[in-house]
Amino acid sequence: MEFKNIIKENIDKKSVIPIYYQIAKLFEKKIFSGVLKPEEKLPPENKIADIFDISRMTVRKALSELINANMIYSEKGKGTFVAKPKLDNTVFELKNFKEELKNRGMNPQTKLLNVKIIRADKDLALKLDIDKDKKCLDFSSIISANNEPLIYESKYIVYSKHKPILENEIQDPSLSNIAMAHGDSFPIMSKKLLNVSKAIKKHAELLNIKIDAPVFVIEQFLYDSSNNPIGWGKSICRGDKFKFTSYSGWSKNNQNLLGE
Amino acid sequence: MEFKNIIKENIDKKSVIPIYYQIAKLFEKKIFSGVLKPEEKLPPENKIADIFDISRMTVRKALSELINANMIYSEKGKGTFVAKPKLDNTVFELKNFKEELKNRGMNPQTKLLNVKIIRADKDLALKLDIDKDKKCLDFSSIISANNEPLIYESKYIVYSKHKPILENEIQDPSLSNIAMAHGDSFPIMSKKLLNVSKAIKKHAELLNIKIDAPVFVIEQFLYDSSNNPIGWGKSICRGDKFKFTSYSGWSKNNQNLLGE
DNA sequence: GAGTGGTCTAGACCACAGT
DNA sequence: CTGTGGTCTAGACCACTCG
Repeated sequence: MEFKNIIKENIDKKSVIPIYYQIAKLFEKKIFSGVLKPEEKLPPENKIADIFDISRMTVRKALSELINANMIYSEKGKGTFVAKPKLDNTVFELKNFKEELKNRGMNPQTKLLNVKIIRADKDLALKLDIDKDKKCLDFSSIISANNEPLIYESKYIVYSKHKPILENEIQDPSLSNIAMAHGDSFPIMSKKLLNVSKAIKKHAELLNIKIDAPVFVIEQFLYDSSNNPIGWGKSICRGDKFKFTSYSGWSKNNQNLLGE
Repeated sequence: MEFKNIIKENIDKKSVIPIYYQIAKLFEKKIFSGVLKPEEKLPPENKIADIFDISRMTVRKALSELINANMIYSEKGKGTFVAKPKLDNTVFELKNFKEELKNRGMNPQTKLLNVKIIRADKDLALKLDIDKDKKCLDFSSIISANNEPLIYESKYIVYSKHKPILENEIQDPSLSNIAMAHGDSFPIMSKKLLNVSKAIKKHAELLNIKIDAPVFVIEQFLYDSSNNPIGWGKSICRGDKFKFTSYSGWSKNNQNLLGE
């Protein structure tokens, strides 16, 4: 009863904003503000449908949005409950480096050190699961921003298509772009490994840091649909310039767990 | 027409497995196997409903599963299309350390070095946004596996509830657990920062590594519903023992982008 | 205008929980 | 048993895209 009075007003059925979205936002707000607390039971779907005088399917659509956002969960035969924020399951997101830098108002630039066809040495042959001496494309580049070098990247793919190397590949030679343009098969899966290490002499010189300075090392493997490796890359990132940030749980500030 | 012949057989309307799930899995398989290629158009929802003789809403439920898995996308007025695997948007996942170690068949142990009530120094007061000399709880511990020290953790929360420290908190003193038991307010948001650094003398001794060896530094901030910091922690992880792995795109092996 | 996806309805039957 | 969420139907109207 009291539940009805609290929220009934806030729904506008004639609005261009979908009803299910209005309902979802309404519950989201109640959860953020603490009116609905973790483990608390929501009214049954039928009840909610009655309260707002809408169809139960619409209610379910609204609740499914909140379930996707991990804010509520439902148990068959029992009911729907407010979830506890998950604070220990952390996710560090790493988008395209250049995009990331642009978002921070910097002006990233890629300087190509090297584009050549090489013969795979033992190490590379192992990484790409190919025979030694097979032809590969070798891209090396430095990404800088504000005239400071930040990342040294070297990338290798098996060279099969004898296509010319295009201008835009040089501008932004991401491993998947190179592989799509010059490889045999289409990449569908990527594996990355994040490590720490100390800068060797070569990297220290290229990145303008001291030898033994701490660096992130990101290794990337690209696979095709047969699960064969088709590309391998290694990025050395200056440890003094990079950190990864991660948020989990419910963010009170940007209250947009639902797609705004 | 040919589309109809290819897939009609595979649906069992009387099965206990929901129809929408069967349909979703069917399209998933077609996409993985390459029968449906990126950017290719799926039949319209009405058409799919006709082919399988099911309701359009059921078709939409199936497609929404694939949309959530980022395997297809739809555009109003145009149609539904197979997505390109996103290979550059990487996500490093970091679950609870001890869980992670257990999953790898190791036997993680937490040794508590320290549990005491301290007065916040200038640095801690800044991190927790409190006055200097305010009472705080200080937890320090070493996580080891197979008799090797791996992580040194120190955690601080504002001390307000004068509750005794319980046995199970000592067993697994995660920052959020401590905060829930001993803090004023309920944590709803967590921020983590991942950095690289070099081991200082103290850490080198505790972790049995050389001074200046590369280490991961993970800083965690816990916030309550008013966005006030209520806990702060710092973990030093041996660089030679940790790496973060990340998969993106479509995995051919574990074909379970949909729930199992 | 015809085709498409987005939203919504008012029912229905089921399997599962707690009693 | 009743109450609950999970699935499904057969319609409907809308807004958008494209020819």
